[in-house]
Amino acid sequence: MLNLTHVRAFLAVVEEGSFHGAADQLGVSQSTVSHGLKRLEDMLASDLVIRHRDGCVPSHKGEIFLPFARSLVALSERAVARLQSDRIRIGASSNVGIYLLQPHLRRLADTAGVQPDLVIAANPAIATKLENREIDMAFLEWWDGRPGFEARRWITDRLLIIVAPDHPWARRNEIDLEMLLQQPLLAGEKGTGTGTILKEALGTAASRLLVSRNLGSTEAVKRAVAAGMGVSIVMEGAVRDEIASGRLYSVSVAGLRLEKTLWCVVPHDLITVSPTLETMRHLLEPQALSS
Amino acid sequence: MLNLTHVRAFLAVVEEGSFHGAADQLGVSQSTVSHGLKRLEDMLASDLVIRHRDGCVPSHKGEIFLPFARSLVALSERAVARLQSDRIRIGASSNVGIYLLQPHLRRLADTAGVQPDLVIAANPAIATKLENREIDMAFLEWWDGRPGFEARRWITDRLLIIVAPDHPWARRNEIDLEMLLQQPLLAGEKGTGTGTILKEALGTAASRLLVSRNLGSTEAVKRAVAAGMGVSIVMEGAVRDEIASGRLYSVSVAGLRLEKTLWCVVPHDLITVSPTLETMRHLLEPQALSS
DNA sequence: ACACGTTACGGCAACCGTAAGGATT
DNA sequence: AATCCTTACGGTTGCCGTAACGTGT
Repeated sequence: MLNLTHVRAFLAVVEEGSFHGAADQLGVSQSTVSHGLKRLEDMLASDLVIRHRDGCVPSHKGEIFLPFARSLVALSERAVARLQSDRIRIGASSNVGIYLLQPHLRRLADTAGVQPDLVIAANPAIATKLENREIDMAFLEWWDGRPGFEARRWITDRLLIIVAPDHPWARRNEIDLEMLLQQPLLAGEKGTGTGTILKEALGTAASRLLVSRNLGSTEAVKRAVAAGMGVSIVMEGAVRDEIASGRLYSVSVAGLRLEKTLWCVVPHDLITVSPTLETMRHLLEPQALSS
Repeated sequence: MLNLTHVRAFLAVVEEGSFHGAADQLGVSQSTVSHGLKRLEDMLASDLVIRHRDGCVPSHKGEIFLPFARSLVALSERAVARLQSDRIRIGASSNVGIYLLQPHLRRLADTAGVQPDLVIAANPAIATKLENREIDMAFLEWWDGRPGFEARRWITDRLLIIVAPDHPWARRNEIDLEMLLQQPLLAGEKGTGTGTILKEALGTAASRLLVSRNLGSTEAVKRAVAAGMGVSIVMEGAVRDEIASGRLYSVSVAGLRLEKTLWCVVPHDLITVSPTLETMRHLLEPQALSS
């Protein structure tokens, strides 16, 4: 079996580029690092670092081993951390975590007294964290149905076409599809499935959509649209306040209804763990929110 | 730092349900298992298994730790295995691995003398294996653009509508969309993106598609179609032989061209490792195949 | 009495730090 | 000579197996 202390020494040597630096980083003597690395190399029957006069670099095999080493150390640290704090950790894609999930978490705290940690990142990154058990459950805009997980429908939110108050469309309730196709669209975060929904809804016409640029986040998109830089399509929950206050206007396309189903995903091996199950049960409750 | 030998002992106890069984499984004495588990529990400051009269079960914290333990042991074993064999490991979704990749692997063996291991599984499962570094690169029908990976277009294959030789459509070159919409479709493996492509291409009409049943694999779909159980849509490469021999016929829908782009995906931290890079370079070569 | 896990004890290997030794520039 | 890694040596710790010891049935 590998010794994780030695693996850690290997990582430190690669990061620091020297045995001395690695020893300092780890707070051990330099010979300990040398020893540990040698043990590891013996165990693996492979030279892992090339000792050079001025600095060390991973060898060929070292480069192959490097990602494993990182994952092993990170995983073990996550494991102990996860056991120390018994807080549930919930992941959510940016839009969901920032705009949609908050009132539900509030309700969870009020009714069940549970206050989970919330991890917000891009949709695919959250899927990765779920796979690594960095989080216990995820609320996502898009899920690929990979095995080992249970995905349940959470809520369905409408997608709105938003424009600035001084945009010509702001005075209309409805536009037709052709107008939308001729207007450059500002895109937000990638990998959230909005593009797929548009393609499904528009069919062949989707290829004529003009995506002028990617802004990376919904908040940036909202500011850009408000500043008159174009129009965009976002989840209703993300612009409720702006529309209520008149900072943004929404318009519909005749005969087009866009909506996105959001998912709650839990690994199968955590679904039996009672606090996870309990939390999921609370958050999935169809009970209406006061907001 | 965690001791992987102890983690392994924990896993064995949980699997076997007893310390004795675990000791047998691991080929050590029973007290060693007891000791190791105690060390682990001390390290984690958590009781991991509940010692019962007739068998042991993981405690609450044990259940939380369990997936970490499995991942740690599996990852460490993969790491040593990966260093022992210097064979590249290529993953591919079923269709790609079975039908499309083979001639390219042949060419790779002939020109570069490289014979990689091939791992075939469902598309999302391959994505997971890639994330875990179980494979070095993947050829996929669908990729979600998650961070940390480089995805390059590999080839584009047409999607064909296939029917049995005695099907009424077999005598026609072309049908119209309405006919397709009224015909039940046999679906193959899930998560391969074919559904998404159909939705994009057909737009709102996609909702009228009749998917009669899921058969799980393309090979099953081909047999079912040949037996007259319905029609289906598959990648051209998967039915080239059957069409050439007349066991299946393909028809087109007027004005509809369906195709699927396949991807070659490599983790960023492996792309610099020379044999991986070399292999990818060879397989991505646009050079025409003799077949 | 039996089955099972725990604890005590001794041997052995692993680990660590100090310090001396080599190699390269 | 200076720098960096390796190796030798001794003390300490951790790990393992044998065997004795609780504890429930």
